[in-house]
Amino acid sequence: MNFQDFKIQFETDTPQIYRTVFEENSDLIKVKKAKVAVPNLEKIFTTTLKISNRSGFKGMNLRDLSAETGISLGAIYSYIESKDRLLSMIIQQVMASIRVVIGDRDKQPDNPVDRLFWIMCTHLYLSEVMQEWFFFAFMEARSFKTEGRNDAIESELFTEKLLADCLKEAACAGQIECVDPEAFAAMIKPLLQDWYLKPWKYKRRGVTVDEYFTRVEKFIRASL
Amino acid sequence: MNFQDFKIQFETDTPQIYRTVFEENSDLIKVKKAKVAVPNLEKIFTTTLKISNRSGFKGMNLRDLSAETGISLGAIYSYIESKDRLLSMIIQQVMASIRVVIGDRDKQPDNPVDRLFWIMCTHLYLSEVMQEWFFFAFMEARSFKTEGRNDAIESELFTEKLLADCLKEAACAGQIECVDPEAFAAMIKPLLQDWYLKPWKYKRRGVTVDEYFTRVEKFIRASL
DNA sequence: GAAAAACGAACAAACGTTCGGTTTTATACA
DNA sequence: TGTATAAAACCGAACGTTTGTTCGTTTTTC
Repeated sequence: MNFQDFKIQFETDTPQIYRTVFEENSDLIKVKKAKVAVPNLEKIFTTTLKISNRSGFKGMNLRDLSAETGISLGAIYSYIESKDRLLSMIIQQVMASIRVVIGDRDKQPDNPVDRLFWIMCTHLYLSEVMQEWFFFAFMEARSFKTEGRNDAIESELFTEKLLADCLKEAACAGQIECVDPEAFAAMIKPLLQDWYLKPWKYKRRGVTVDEYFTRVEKFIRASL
Repeated sequence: MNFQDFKIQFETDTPQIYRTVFEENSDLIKVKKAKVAVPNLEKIFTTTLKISNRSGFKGMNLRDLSAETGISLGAIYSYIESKDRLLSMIIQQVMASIRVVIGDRDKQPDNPVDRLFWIMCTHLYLSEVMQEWFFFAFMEARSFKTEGRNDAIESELFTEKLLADCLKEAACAGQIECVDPEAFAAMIKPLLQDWYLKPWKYKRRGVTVDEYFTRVEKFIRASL
């Protein structure tokens, strides 16, 4: 599978990420008609990501958000409960996407080595389609309160654990040599993160996701 | 050289990082006596890093800073020109430290492969002694204005270029095989960054800097 | 014409910053 | 050593601005 295929499938599988947001938060969203709410939620979320990733979530004020979305201050508050709640909605959405897309047992290959690279590849692809979301979650996770903070840490360790499990299984099966799977997995993670943390670097150099994955794959295989 | 040696040397070489801050900004610091100013600058900077790394620089207000340092609001303003200026002072200091410590030609080994690992090791050690500074710079660099923003990007690419040069030189000399030094260097960088971006992870697992360096070194050597 | 949605002026709290007064420190002379 | 005095440093109430949020009214939709 290449990125183009993934993107198409992702867009058909999740026809509207904002519809999910709308349905899951229908209790606190005052606007009841999906036809009206969903496009406005999209505006609010994408603009929040745009402004926040430039100057931080705390640095974004609701007047700027209002101006850039074209939705009045009052109207915004019929879509969100509070600014803080908007933050946690975004982060929760990212964590949910990771769990659903990367944790999908049905699509994971059985062979542990294949599964390892499938997870890496899928993680990269997902972080490419949702680059602004991933960047946001990484940068703003720390300003979470204690409860959500643990969720964020768990999420960071979730992928790492999946990777470590592949390595462990492959090592047991004698497919690879890996003395410390946990340590090895901890080195793969930052390589995946670099892709969505510094997109400007790879755009400037004209590197595509697929090329980046090939690089990382070669790099990892050499050490196995 | 191990971390303990580096730490001792660092602390004697730079007896007071805050003395440098004091001298370089003597024009805008209203307190004139070093004996008074330096300890207070230390309080202000370390506390700023502590609070900011918890809730972001924008999330820190000067009343909290005042309370945690024990210095009144008014007094703080005889040490800093403005809150924004405090931000740029910290980031500038980090970039200067990197240039001085890692860019030090006299200490760099001549052999390109040795130099490669010397840079990696020194970068790790420096980011360990100055963990909070490095974390802060990474997280807050984006909220810089256009001028400082370019500095931050250049700084990110500075270490990478040093690494790439080593690889290029070593490849020319036939010491290693490396088709794309730039790409390879770009993969080393995030491995170094992970150390100061997620210290909680490695502390929790009881991994020391020296152990971490050994891991990364092995990992890299396997791909050369 | 009634329900749904959008609006933006208005409010209170929080913020960065200033400033006039107070305390502390250093210096000079007895 | 003790005291007077000027300079240096500190203090925090007060100011103006910005911020998140609300609410009564207007506009749109069906």
